[in-house]
Amino acid sequence: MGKHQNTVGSSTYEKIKHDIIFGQLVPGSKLKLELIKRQYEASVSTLRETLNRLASEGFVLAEEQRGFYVTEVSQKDLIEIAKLRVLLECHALKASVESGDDDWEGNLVAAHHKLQLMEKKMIAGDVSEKETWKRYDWEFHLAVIEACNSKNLLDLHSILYDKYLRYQMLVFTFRGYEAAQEHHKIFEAALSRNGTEAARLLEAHIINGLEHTLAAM
Amino acid sequence: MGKHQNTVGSSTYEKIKHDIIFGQLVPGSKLKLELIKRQYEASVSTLRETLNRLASEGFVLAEEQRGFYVTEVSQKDLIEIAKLRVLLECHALKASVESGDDDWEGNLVAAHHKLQLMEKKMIAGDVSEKETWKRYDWEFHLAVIEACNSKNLLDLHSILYDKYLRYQMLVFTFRGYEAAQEHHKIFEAALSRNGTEAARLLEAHIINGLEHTLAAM
DNA sequence: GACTGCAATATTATATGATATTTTCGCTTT
DNA sequence: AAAGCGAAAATATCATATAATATTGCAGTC
Repeated sequence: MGKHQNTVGSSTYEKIKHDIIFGQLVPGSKLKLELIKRQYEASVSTLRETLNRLASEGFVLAEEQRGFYVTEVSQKDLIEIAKLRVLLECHALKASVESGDDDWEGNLVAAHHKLQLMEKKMIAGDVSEKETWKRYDWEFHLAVIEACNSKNLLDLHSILYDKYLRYQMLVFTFRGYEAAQEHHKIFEAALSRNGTEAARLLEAHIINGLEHTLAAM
Repeated sequence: MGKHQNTVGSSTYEKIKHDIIFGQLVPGSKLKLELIKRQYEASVSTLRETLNRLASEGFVLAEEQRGFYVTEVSQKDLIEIAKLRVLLECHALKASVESGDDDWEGNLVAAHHKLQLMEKKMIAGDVSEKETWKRYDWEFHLAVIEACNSKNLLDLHSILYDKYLRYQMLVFTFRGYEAAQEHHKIFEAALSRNGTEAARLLEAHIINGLEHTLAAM
């Protein structure tokens, strides 16, 4: 197993990021060092490292001499993020579909299969594994574009996905059946190497999610 | 009284980022805390904050328990960055040209004018103000896309521009006359609200720069 | 004699609590 | 009200202690 032993820094990073994405830390709230020090059991300096990292990814706002705040949310911001995700993810998809090898196909089939199983459970009413479901969603979307051959693109996409996810978690209302169908169609188009069609479907998938979230905000 | 009342943190951030982009800190070299502590006159904690920020932007590689390194360069990485810059900057340009108002136009004219003056000097042989020239280049490219109406997009673009710039500085060979002409054409197309044409010219501009840099690597 | 494995040592990164600055906020004075 | 003045709170920075990694030296083996 590739379990790397965690430093205090990296584990508080994971925790705080998770708490921002999943709404435990509410948008706009101030992250007072003395307070979160207790909550996350780390020293001020370690926390500051973490918060600086999160700030340059955009999850935290760092105001010089004035402290740290959980980044605000807004409809405008969500729209920007969704549009960027469309731009980057569709671009990556087309490149990936063109150059993906057998490994890529195998991985994609596996990711789609796992996601599908979980979606069936969710549609049947079992919402107990929300976080696992979201992880499978992520793994599927990643598997589709993973062969795009650009680490820089994948890195940018990963952050955008998390920002988008934060909005989805914020308003959490289920769009399971439609989303599952869309995933399936994207999967089929990608596997049959129809990049243009897959990109069209992916764009619709993201925009549908956007509208669903906007409506619930 | 110091000239600038910045925090130690933000000024070391600026300095180290600058030294990476302009090649004073060589790609792949290790950033030993104790050593750079003297060089940048800051404490370990402050340095670690800075290096963590730079790591999440991609200028520094942070290896758990093993320290910090200046990010390596490679032709593959440069190609990825150039392609992403094309994708994002052209997209932003089209949006900007569509929705730019009189303020945007005024700013663009000013930025283009300043850049043009500096380019004339450079072409005439005066390379003393290399950094000012690059700043004007940045201000021009920013002015073109600034009305794209997406803070998220502008933020991503800013980092990509800096990464691209690093490669240009690495091999510094002058492409002044051609680049100046390309800038001028982009400017004209943008001002006459021909987004498609301006994007085409911008793409060519970036790809020409890429090939020029690749050839010199 | 070169190579491997292992322990002792040196070096480096990580984490912390203490100190110095800066901002915030309530109180007073005009 | 508005401006000025501290005291209290929060942030920024530092020096140092702790934990991990890298290096060195040495015995035992082929």
